[in-house]
Amino acid sequence: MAAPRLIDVARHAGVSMKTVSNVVNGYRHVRPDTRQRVQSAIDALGYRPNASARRLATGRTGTIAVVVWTTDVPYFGEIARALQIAAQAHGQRVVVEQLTPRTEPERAVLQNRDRGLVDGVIFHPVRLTADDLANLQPDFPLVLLGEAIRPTAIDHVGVDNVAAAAAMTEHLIRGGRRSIAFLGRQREPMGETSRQRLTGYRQALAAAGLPHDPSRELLLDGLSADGGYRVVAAALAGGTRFDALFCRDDLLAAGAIHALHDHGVSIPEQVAVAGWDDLQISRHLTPSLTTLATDKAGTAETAVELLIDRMNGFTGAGRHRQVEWRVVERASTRGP
Amino acid sequence: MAAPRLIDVARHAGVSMKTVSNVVNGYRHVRPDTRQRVQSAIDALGYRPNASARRLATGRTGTIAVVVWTTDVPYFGEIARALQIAAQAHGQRVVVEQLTPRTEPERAVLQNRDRGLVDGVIFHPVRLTADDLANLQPDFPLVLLGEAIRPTAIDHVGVDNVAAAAAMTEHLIRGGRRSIAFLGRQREPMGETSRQRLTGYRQALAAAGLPHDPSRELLLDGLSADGGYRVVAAALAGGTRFDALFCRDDLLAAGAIHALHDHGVSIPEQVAVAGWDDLQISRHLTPSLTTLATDKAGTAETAVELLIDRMNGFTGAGRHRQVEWRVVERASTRGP
DNA sequence: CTGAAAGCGCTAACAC
DNA sequence: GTGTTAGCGCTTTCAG
Repeated sequence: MAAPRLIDVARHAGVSMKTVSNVVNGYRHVRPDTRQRVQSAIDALGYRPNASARRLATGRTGTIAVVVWTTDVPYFGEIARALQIAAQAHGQRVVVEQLTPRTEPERAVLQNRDRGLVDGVIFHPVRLTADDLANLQPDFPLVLLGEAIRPTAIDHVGVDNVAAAAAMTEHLIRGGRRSIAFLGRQREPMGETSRQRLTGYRQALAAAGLPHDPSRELLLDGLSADGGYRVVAAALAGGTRFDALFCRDDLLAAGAIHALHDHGVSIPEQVAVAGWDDLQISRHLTPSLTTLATDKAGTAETAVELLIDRMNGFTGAGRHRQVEWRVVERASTRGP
Repeated sequence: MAAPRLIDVARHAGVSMKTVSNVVNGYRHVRPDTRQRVQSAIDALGYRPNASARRLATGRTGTIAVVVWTTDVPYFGEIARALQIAAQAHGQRVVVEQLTPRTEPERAVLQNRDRGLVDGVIFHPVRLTADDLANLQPDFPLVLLGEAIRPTAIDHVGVDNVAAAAAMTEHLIRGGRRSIAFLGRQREPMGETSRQRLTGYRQALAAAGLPHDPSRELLLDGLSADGGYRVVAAALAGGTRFDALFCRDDLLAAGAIHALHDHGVSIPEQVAVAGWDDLQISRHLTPSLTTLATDKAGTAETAVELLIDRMNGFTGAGRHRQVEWRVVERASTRGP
């Protein structure tokens, strides 16, 4: 049997569709006994509103799409949760979408997007280049997360990666480290995240008068703990020397720690290790991981606020918000 | 200006709505030049179909909802990714929904669900009780993941938790461990996951003639690494003795390892540690974590197949599929 | 191969 | 307070 409709409920209760609609939507001015009668009909028939019809009629969905690369990277899982909580405070539902593996470029996520599915999109790109961003002309509310290029027309929330990466590098230098490696270079075209963190790392080295040694800029082999393990294991086997390792993110750091352990390198005595993201798991690694913590809750709240402005019709220029960050010092970088 | 509609494209191209619809939906029998003209109009106007209208007209969405507790628990992030990949092979899109923190019970997720939003739901409950399941009468395609009670009318994919937990406990016993603790008891009403794994643990102890010591069944304080740390730290401080610790899942195990380290307990020499889920991070913990690996890809594929049967109108009794599991032995349980 | 018209289920004016 | 009715943008018979 077909799902009951509004009109079925109306007939069952002996009222009009409008009245049922009023009850379903919690409209205040309905006589108590009428409301009661309608509610009984709803329960009796097992009526549930059809979201597509409602959306088509109202033009709104009450839903925000959060688009991430993949939820099996913990950082994306954590930011997606933060966004859901932030959106909920504004009465918005969140659905998380993941990029299709090995098919379309990230650009397509924004260009081939059906209308009417969500009211707005919060997107955390991973490989979007400056060119992609410049050509982006979304005709729906959109907020970007992460390391977008600043002078773009689209709203964006992120941290000052260059400054933060420099601060972490300085932290390592203050700890007495002199040959600091960076795990996070990428083949060109390098993503903005890697580029900016690498820039901050180089700036801090230069400011401290430390030599720039390209062999200590380790080339990534995937954004995963496994990839971190492989690269660091290969570097150690290849004779690369360093007394500190600054990793582009905590997942890579976890793999790096594993590789260092396997090669009998003690942390932090012989090599200090630092990461980025402050994942929930990071404090429980051995040793507990020093990391650059960005304000995820703040990022989420800011992104949702900017998006809701747009959903409410704001059409000004792209706004760029920086959120807080700090170096969280743990055992992996204590004393040389 | 308002978003262009199908009819706008039709007028622009000098054809009817039907023809534009044919082009948009890749219908084969359209004359090449007509198709070309329509496509030009689509590009010129920047037309994108309205998903709500299409869904209302067709009654289908091409979308599956994956409902999990929260994406910031890595297990859920990993299974959500596996489900997306499996669904994609069937031409279905996946949206991930998270439970609203601290409000409605899980039951509400299934009962208060709007129609027309998705074609089917794959739900991994965490706290659903046997009673909840018995009373569940969803009128939409639904597949449950995890440790649902077997004799339910709803399709379900999981592993044989009792057998698997017993196998892991036997693995620890074979390694020479005699006082094996279990981290994962819960206050009543205990979730099915904890209950079944605890049962398997007890059965294996009994089968090996080892005494049952309730003080070694550690009560959970949240399903997080932090919670695992707190419980194990308190147990050690309280004088609980054990030479192996079987954790309900890898996240708890990560916290447990951290607590053991902090208390100067060596792993695996003094205490062997085992987990469950085989998270991507688990092999990179120190020591590398022995874990019960369930077949996530297989779970995802099976769940999607069952769901698609239902979406295609299958109305038979609830089907229950068991997927493969195995003990993955790593350094955390090697030699006493 | 293309056009015309009737819905899909709901909301929102506008009457009453 | 409650009923009537005209769309929301698209698909889908059914003609032609």
